[in-house]
Amino acid sequence: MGDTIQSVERAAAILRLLASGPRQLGVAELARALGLPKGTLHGILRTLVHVGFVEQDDTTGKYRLGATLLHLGSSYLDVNELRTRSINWADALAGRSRESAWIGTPHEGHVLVIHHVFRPDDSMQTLQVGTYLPLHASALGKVLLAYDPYGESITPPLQAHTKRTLTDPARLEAELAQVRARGWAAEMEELTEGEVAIAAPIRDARGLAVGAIGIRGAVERLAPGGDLHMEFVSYVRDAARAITRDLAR
Amino acid sequence: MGDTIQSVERAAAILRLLASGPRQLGVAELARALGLPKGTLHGILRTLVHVGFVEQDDTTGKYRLGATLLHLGSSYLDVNELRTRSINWADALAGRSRESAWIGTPHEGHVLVIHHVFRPDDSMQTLQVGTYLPLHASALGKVLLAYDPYGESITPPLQAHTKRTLTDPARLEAELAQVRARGWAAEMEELTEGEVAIAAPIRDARGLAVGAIGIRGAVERLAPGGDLHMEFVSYVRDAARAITRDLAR
DNA sequence: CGAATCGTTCGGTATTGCCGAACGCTGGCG
DNA sequence: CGCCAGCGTTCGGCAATACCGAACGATTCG
Repeated sequence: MGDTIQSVERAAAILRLLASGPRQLGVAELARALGLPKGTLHGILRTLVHVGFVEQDDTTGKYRLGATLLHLGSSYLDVNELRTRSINWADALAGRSRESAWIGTPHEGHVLVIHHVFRPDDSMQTLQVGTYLPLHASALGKVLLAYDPYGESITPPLQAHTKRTLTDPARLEAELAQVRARGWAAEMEELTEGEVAIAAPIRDARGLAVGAIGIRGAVERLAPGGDLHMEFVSYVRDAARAITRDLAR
Repeated sequence: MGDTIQSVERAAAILRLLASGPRQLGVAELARALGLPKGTLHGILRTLVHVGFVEQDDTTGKYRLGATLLHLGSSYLDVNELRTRSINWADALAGRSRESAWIGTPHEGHVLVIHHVFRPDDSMQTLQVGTYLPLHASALGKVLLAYDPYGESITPPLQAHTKRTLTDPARLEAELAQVRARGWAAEMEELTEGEVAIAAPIRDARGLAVGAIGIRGAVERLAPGGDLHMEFVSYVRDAARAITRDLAR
């Protein structure tokens, strides 16, 4: 772990800060947050504006993320092999289950959504590609936790999203053991009231869980009366196995 | 236009190169492309890997874009005010026209797609947010060109995407004059065979065209026999006017 | 109308990161 | 089977580089 280039790392820190909220930030705010002189930050910001990673508000002078980042981010999707290989299977999964299909990969203590197929015959859904889901309160996240070889990504306190969110580390660990035992995970209204999700692991050629695929939908369709319809579990596991097979080639 | 920080600018150049194609690039390739010593690039790359903007292939040692960029890019969508204010109107436009709705903004000689609503009751479409459309061969692009105050973004040669693409600058300029005269643009199979698009400008509080909104669909639905159904034009212009009004507040 | 805070400028300084040569390694060609 | 060309990586010396802090207008808020 040699040394890194100071200014590039600082530039990245600025971008992360700007991305952490929808608010625009000023030089002084950033200086306080990062503990750096205003002049230093201004130089980096000027460069970031020049390359299009950051834009400056004409009237207030405050800074926000730039459009170039949107294009770079979408380029990442083309590069990501897991996503490229999974797209067709995710489409098929959404078609068979008639629910929205999701693919996620672990990233910085969250599940990063790298693909999302809308539920067929239902409009007005917003795309979630690029957003984070919590590891402990999503089916995708439980799968990734359960099969994480380093197995210590769970850092309490666990945030409660609904009253059914698992916030007790011991109970979560027990559920992860169950996930490992049966090869899939469920999440019952633990992230959003009325929504249920199922997920299964995607493995690479070496057997490592590099991602997870699953579906998400209304509790009354996927688990009426609280009982998960096992046909949906089959759909998800089939898709996960198919992608795993695909990646092994 | 003072000076910028060398290493940050170089880091951005690396990211742009990595984003320019789905291929992974090695240190030597980047060194040749940028005309810099390998050692210098390695230092920057090490830093970019450290902050997650770049990932390194375990087996080949080559570099590709990192997942953090996907998250930063999607954060840009939250920050972008044009998009935030337009989402509801785009949904409504897609609903009324029963076609896919698009919002674009000018960026680096292209149209950057910042929002995309799928056609209702039709699945298996891939989301185009973050991708580029050509300025001269898309309805969104023609609108942006026509209302561009700097008016010199058209740089020949104009690439032909289909046999109906306008590649003659003079003919394009004539069409742009027509767009300015009537307030909306059409694109008839100039980008993809069998597809037609309509777009109208979105203006900010100062009257500047900051973006465009439009729809895109099969020629047999939008313009059977080559004649554009004017009701679709009304839908698009209504949506554009509504957003413009919204932005002025 | 003043005071506080904003984003920006600027020049001295020593810290920073650039450079080029050398390293071990891999893969392919003869 | 062994050579060579190319890869990604390491390293240390040098000086160019980018950091810093104080000062400057502009703007906002009380």
